[in-house]
Amino acid sequence: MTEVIEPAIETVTIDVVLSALADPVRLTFVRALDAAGDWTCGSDVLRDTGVTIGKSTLSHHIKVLRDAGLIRTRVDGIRRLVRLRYEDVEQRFPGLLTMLRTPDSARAATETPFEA
Amino acid sequence: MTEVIEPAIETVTIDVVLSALADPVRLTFVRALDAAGDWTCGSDVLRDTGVTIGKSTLSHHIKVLRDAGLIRTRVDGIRRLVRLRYEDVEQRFPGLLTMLRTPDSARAATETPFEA
DNA sequence: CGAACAGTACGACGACGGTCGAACTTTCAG
DNA sequence: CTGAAAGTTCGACCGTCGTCGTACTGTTCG
Repeated sequence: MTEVIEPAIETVTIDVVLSALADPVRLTFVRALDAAGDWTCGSDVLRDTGVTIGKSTLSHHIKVLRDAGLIRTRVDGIRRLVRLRYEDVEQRFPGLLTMLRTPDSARAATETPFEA
Repeated sequence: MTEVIEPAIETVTIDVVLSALADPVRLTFVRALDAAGDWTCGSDVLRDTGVTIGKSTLSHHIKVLRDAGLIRTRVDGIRRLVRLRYEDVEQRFPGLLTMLRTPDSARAATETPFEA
């Protein structure tokens, strides 16, 4: 087996997606996966974000995101690679991924014009 | 005073919006407000949804939604009217409101002819 | 085979957040 | 001015969920 079960995109509800994305760690993770753009080792992606959590916790978050239809998991030998379900998510919830790419654009309005 | 302070739409982050919409009661409330389409008494809107919670809890939820930039509150004599910030939300997060209008379209896929 | 590694499954713990009730504020009606 | 009605604020309770550690599964390589 080289694939892990995931829900069909039509069966995914916005309720579940919102709950999945409400957690700051998962949101950071999704953004990192979005920036990565391709199959990546989940542990590596998380490490690059600076977030430090146990591997069991990471496994939990990945499962939540997968059950929410946001990511896909592929088995590659001894490790698992993850990837955003770009096309599926965009088809089911157009504009969602674009929203997530505007994380703190609010600072541009609240803070001073010149950055350090 | 006939208006209640609310954040400028540019200062609203998707993080806060996601947290606000992650709660089932608030999500139901937003959908009801969306269907209402105009200034409405919050208590009435909630009552019509069938959700029964205390008025202090409702007040709390309204505050969360208002701080998230999703709704606007107007004082009308002895009571407060609420309304979705359609234009602002659509401008800042295009497609978000449309997503919320697809609540359980998943049933169309799950309730297949060959159900257990 | 068996050791090492990557990830999952399972409880258990702790904090955040939704809920409520009571007291307080504000507004309108007599 | 007094009373009632609608909301807010505050404090407390408690269930949910994120977190961790340990044990377990499965895979690769000596």
